[in-house]
Amino acid sequence: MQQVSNEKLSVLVEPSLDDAKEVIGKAFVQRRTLVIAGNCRVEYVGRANSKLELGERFLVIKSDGSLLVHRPIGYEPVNWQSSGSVFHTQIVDDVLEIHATRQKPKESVKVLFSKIFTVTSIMLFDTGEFILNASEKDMHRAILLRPDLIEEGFKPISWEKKVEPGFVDVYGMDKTGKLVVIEVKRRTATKEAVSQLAGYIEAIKQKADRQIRGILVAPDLGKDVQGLLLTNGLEFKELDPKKCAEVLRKAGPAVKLEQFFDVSA
Amino acid sequence: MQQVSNEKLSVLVEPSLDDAKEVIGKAFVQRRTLVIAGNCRVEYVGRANSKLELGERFLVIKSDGSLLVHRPIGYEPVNWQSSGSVFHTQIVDDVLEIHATRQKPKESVKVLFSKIFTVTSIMLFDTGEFILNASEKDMHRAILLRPDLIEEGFKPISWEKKVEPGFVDVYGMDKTGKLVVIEVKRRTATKEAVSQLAGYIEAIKQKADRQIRGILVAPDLGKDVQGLLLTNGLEFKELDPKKCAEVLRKAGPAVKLEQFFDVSA
DNA sequence: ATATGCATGTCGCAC
DNA sequence: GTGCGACGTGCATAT
Repeated sequence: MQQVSNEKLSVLVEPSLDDAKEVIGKAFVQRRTLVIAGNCRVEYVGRANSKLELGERFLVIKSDGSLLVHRPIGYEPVNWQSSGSVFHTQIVDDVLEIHATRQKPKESVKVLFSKIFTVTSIMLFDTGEFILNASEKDMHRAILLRPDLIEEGFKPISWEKKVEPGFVDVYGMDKTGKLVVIEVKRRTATKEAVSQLAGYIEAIKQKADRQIRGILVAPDLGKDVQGLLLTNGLEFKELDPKKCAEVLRKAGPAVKLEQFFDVSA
Repeated sequence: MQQVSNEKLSVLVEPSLDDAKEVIGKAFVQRRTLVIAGNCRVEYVGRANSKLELGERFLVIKSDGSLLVHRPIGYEPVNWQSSGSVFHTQIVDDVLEIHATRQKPKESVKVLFSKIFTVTSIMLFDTGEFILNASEKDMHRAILLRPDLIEEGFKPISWEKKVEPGFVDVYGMDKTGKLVVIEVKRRTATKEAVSQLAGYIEAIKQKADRQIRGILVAPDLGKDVQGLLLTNGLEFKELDPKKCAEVLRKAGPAVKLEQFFDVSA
């Protein structure tokens, strides 16, 4: 066995299960991040049940109590536990068992290592800011900031307005004074989006007996969604989320919408 | 710098960027799994854009071309690239850059390491079988195998039957000969499930002008979903996915439904 | 290739 | 706590 150990990290190569167990236990106490590679079986019991037969994988345990089991192939973990899990380790019959349990929902993952290749225990400090642009919310913001992205003369009144079935993304008035309900999607719009929008229109028509335009805003439409739109008397306006992000970027940081529009409108 | 290296794995602790780059390059060629911990920035450009400022994380690269950037907290990767990415590494101004690019959608993640704590390069072999129970499909199977889980006298006719809005989960007849449409959910049923079911009923009524019962099958109901069901004249039948899994387990392995029922019915 | 719906989805936000 | 919808959702499946 080879070993490196200092205040920031401990690395074990081909350790005994006992040595691995000791470093793992310390990592829990010191709230370090653990990466353990080895030959293991995995069992999950909770919202569903699963078994993963013996094979070589690596296990990640974070200080917030989240756990990931990754096979050598595939983006997604084959087994996992989200944050808030409580861990327990034991050695039984030459197998190092790591149990992760959480309540609500009650579920547990057991990882059973028969051989360990490496244990890496690191203290990681990370306060770096993460910024994501071109979300659906960014599209809302861009539309409110630059209503002409929808059409000339469009005037937003409110956004995320509650109507019967849910929340209207953006709600406003066109240049002729007709009410406009907008449903925004950051991806190719599906028939789901159409029925969502149709539902909103229906509900609003019930309350206010007047003509309403429904506009589905998205980068593009699914093939037969076009037809569905026409059937329901709805419209489509192409809008790219990346373009919206660009609009916001040019407008400068911290565009607060709440101060421009009245939610109660 | 400390180092361990053999046919199965290479481990570097506090390596120079040059040494890290060499081991990483070899790992790509040998299709190994890489775990790299260090201080880095991350940029993503693709369906959206994101920036992650400097901080300590670890990066996973698998042989199928998937990539994960994990912060010390949180179940989900903060940045990622799914399988099929092509990698490129370079050192610029004392920063080791790892670029992952893929087409369809065109997007890339760049991880910029200013300091590397560990590099672990392992050859992992994993052919272990993975079995998951208690999926929605298992619920379908259980219902077809044991129709009395729905109610005494229920006779399934088909499943995944195409009707206008989509696919009916299970379709059958009750003991009085009335048609029954079943929508199955493996989780607490939402109003979405109700409108799905209502839509199917509506469509089928259009085609065959006869009374139809709609049953929503789920472990339980959302709070105001109960009312919605009544409004739409639908019914609810409690069914636990775990119980369905148990039914299938008792029935033995490899229950093939296709041979029992005629899809064209 | 595109379209559709499930997922141990996870996560954040509003009530 | 619960409900509800977005997500760079990913993923398998069917057309």
